[in-house]
Amino acid sequence: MTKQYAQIIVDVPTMQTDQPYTYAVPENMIDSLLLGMRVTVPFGRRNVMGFVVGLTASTDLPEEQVRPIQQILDLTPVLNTELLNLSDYLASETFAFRITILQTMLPNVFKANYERTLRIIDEVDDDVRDRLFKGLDEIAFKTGDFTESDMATLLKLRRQHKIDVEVAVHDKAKIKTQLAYQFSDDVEFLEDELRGLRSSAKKQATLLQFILCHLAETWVKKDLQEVIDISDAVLNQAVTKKWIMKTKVELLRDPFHAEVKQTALLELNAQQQEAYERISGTFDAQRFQPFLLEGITGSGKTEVYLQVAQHVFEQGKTVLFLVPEIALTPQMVRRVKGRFGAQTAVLHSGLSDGERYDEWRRIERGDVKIVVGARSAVFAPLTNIGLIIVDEEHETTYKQSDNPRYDARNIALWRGQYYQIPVILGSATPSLESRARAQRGVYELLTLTQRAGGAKLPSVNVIDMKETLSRGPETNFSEELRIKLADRLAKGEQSVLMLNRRGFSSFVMCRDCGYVPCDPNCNLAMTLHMDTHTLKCHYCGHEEKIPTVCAQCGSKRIRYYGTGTEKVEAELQELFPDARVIRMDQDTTRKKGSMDKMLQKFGNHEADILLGTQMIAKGLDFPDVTLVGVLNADTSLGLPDFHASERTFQLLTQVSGRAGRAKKPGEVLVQTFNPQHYAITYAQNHDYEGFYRQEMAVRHAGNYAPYYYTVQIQASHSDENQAAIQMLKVARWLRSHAEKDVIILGPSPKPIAKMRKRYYFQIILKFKKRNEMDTLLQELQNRAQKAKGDLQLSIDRDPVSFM
DNA sequence: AGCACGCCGACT
DNA sequence: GTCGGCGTGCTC
Repeated sequence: MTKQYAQIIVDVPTMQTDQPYTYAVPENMIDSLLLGMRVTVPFGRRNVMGFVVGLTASTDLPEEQVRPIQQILDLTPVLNTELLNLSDYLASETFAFRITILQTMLPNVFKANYERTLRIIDEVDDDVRDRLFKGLDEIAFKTGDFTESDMATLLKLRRQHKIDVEVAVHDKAKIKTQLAYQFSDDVEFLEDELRGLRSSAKKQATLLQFILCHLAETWVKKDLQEVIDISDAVLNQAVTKKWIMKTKVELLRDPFHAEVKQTALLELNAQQQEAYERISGTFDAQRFQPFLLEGITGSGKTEVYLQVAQHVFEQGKTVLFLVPEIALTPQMVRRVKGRFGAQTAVLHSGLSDGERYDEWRRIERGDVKIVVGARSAVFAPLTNIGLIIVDEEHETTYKQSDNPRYDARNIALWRGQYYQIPVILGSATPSLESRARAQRGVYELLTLTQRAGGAKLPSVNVIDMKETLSRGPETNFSEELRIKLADRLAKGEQSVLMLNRRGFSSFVMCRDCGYVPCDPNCNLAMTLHMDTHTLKCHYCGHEEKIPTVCAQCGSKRIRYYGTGTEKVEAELQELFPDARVIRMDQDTTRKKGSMDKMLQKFGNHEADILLGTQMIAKGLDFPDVTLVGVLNADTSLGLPDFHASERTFQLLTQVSGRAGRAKKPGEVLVQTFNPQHYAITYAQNHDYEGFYRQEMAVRHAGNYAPYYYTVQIQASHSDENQAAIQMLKVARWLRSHAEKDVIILGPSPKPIAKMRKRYYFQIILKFKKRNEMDTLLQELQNRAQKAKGDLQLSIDRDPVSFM
């Protein structure tokens, strides 16, 4: 028997252990151990979980250094070669640990559960036995169960071999099983048994006859008892008589059984047809090619996706369909399920760990042909993929904002390349980066310029709020908007009002001294919540009562500033007491399914006005909406971020697209204090290409993406001075090691400098040559890891936010 | 992450 | 001398 060795990535997320370790495969495991399985291995003086990422016949290590694998945790690999390769790519792309990446790619249940047991093995003090062990000989414990001094005591006892600790690695992924019976296939035996039965044994005879008709089949107990009325006693007898054998079959919970009616294919217009043919042609040629599908709102991008998907299905391949956020796109999900029915798996954030695991199993077993999901669905264990779709590709939700900071768009492209298939990036307002790639011919550009069914784009009017406010009292509603709203109400048509709260909050301020109550942890202005009459910090969740007296000067003249949806709703009710308003924001849609319910209500005309934050800008399709009002277009322009104009343009275009989607023409009113800003004027003219050209010039002048790569290095420390000093060191080190053409900005305190009792600083790097910088950044991270203190450093490639 | 090892000051 | 504090380095 030849020896075998396995390369294992262990579940210890640190820089020093971020490498494969070599273990010996015990002889009895050689046949069953496969690449991509999880195992437990001894590591130091404990056991940890690990992933098999390589199998070899030899090792350079001396024999005595190699320890054997302890246990195999999976029956089949949880990761295939494709996903293992992907994890390599991601590790270098995101500066994250291999183990973190591997766990990110899998459902939560695959994370190991470490159960530790303390056991007394020698005489100990009564105090220890009574207090720490609650009078018992052994006790289960988790980190944090004991105080630091108790931990010290326990550690000491262990060194004296008076107590022992045992760590068991458990698997959270339990395959739910159901009791079933496997029938015998021995016809003669069964027939003998049937003949030998007493005439009174009617039930047994029924069962035997049934078995004879279904030889060697496996029946779930519940199903069996439904078909033939047999009691448990009879079944047990049958087991002892060896007619049948007890087994277990996997039970799959199905969270989505709601049946949907099949929806028919819609006819494509000439542009859609052209796009369809370009993409399906690429699929037929088995070639990797990204397509940028730039289609104005309402131009029927979805129908193109679905028909290409249909074509891909017919060739026996599967489809991966990414959307920005399932909760915000219920209409899209319904359409996909309507077309592809039970072969669809929907991965959304509302799933419990168990449900998510079940969906994952369904996909992995090949029961599913199309997977619809948000960011993390890009890791769906589909094989044989024939098409990947990234809808609303400009959305920032595709980028994960904490470690590992991966970008689902890039992963989609990676997987597309792996399978040599087309990847569709669709948007009405493509990200500048993608549009620029299309310009360079990296992506193939497909454009849809006509709305489906011949509907027209709405006319957009920009209202200068400076004038409105100079004429009258403070208000959120210009005269023009009031008139239009009244008009729609009179005609029985619907309106959508959006309050742009991006980077904006309503707060409380003292009229006499200007004091703003800030939360004690983050030092940020707290946001006013009128429903609970409290002030909340949106970053750490701190909550307190609205003060009636100024904490700084004692004045009672505390006043509300800014605008929350609640305040707008109140003003709206005052202006139009008879209007039925639905308010949609984070507070009213927190509950699962409440958003969908509200949208259905609006769709059924049970309300006249839908008032909401930017969550209403996406994907909603209501034919009777003829007026869209944007109450404050420019709050997103003031963000400390070079994407501010792009985000504003995208938001305005998206929300405008909600108006006039059917027969009736739509109208949009945009209230702003910056009516001349190009992001607003180009959005007004529905001119994406014009905006793209101007914004590219701005980016070029400022050395921003897509002309330069951007990397954000951020560090935090519990001590403000230390944070600043360490980051200055980092900056100095970078300046002396980087090429001359690398632009290094900072360090500077982050716009939100203090968060959760830590101080944040950032350095922004802008550069042209990626490979050289990657090497440098990798080294920076190594050094940071070794540095002492509680400095936390993270590297974010192409950050989507600088907040 | 854990855990051992080893160096140093404080103390029965 | 010995105990326990913490900094350093290793885990196939």
